[in-house]
Amino acid sequence: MPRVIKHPEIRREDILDHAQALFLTQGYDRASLNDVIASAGISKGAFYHYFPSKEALLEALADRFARQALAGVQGILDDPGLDPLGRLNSLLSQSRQAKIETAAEAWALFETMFRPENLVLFHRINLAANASFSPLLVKIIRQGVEDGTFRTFDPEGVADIVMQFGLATHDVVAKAITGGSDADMEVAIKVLEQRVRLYEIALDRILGLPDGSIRIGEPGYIRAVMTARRKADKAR
Amino acid sequence: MPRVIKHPEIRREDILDHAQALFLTQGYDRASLNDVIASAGISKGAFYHYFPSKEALLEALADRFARQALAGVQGILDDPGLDPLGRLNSLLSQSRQAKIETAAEAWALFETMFRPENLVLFHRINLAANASFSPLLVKIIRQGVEDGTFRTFDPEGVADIVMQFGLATHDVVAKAITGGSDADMEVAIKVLEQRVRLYEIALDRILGLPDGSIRIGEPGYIRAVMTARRKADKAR
DNA sequence: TTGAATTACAGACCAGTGGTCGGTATGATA
DNA sequence: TATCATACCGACCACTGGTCTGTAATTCAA
Repeated sequence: MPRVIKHPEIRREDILDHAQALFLTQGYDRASLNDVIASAGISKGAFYHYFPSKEALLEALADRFARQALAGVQGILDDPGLDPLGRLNSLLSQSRQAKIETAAEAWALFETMFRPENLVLFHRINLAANASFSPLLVKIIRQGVEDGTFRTFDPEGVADIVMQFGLATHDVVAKAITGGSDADMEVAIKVLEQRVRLYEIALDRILGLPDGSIRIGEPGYIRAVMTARRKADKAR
Repeated sequence: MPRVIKHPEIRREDILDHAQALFLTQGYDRASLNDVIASAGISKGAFYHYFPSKEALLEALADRFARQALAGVQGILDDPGLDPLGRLNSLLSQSRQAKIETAAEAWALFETMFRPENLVLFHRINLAANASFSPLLVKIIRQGVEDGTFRTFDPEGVADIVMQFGLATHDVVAKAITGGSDADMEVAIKVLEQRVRLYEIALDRILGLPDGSIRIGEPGYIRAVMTARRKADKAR
């Protein structure tokens, strides 16, 4: 009797999909390799044919995440209709929406990404994303410095700060989203908006721009994510 | 034959000491519980008598770290001879030296703390340190805002940024220290000093201070740490 | 068309992990 | 002296990530 190969296309991408689902819901440590291969419906041998280790699986997953996120903002660099400030603002506001269509999806991502058991996964994704985004940012800032829009003696350093602020914003959003009762949410939104405004002004001043030039967050987006959380909570 | 209790004082602190040595050199994941108990010379039962899990051991270790670091800077808050700016500057420059007497020790800490296998340990220490330091920072910034030294609408946010910059500085130092050849080191020092200057100016402007008010890093300290690395490398 | 070589699995097996548990010695208390 | 909680021991357990031998499927040269 010939062996039945149900899905010849069960390959790396497929394994990655299943791993992603498991890692995001259970965390990298808690989701065992056996879970992954059981979910993907493959054998251990098959897995180790495509990936040298569990670590490598994590790395590949993080790379894929970063590639997807990068693809969403790649166009900004090429858009000739934007000046450096416009580019930077687009990048800042859009990077949070790349590949996240609905607010509900955004909530799910936030909720899972910042859970402590996902520290390792999150860190890897960060590394990969950093490696992709940083050059973009530096390029934009350099352009701005050259044409006189921005003023700084350390474009890489500023790019680093921008990345830090981006992450910190995510962090605050996550904290506001995950913790707190329904009543606290309005307060959380206020704090969040204040924090975003602080980051905007900080970047303005670091780059020698007039206050109000940098625009990171659209309060509407934040509200939408928060509302999505409320809905998801009710659904339980 | 009566049981011989070699060291009645083998307790939590002792276990923490051995765990610290192992976790720092091998990482939290790679150092097994058996390694810890073997190093401490105790049995599994004894360990689980003092700690409910390996995780709890990590947490206790992080707490101890944070407590030690906090103790080193606690006095700054109480020093009546300092104004808010002085306090902030003292905190910024001293926090990096707290509990680290020699540059060689500092190097060893940097080298181990930022190794990827110590991610979990490092994260836990960070959490604990954050919880300790943040209130201190907020208090100082609030004082400054009240007496007109600082100007900001979000003291907690600024405190957060200060923490971020502190961490980032450590990160840059670690990268400069660990990577690169001997010849690159002078370049790394230059980059590092530039980055620290950027953070200083950024904080100046965020707090509405004239450039040059905030002083984070003493180049001498950085140089000393770098030199310690060179020595340690040669010793191998 | 065939045979050999390579690829793509399958799954038993392994050393080692964090954690449990029944038991025992020790010290304080009454 | 009896009682009881504390302190500790170490065999044991389910399970982990990873290895290895074996085999079916595929590719390709002759």
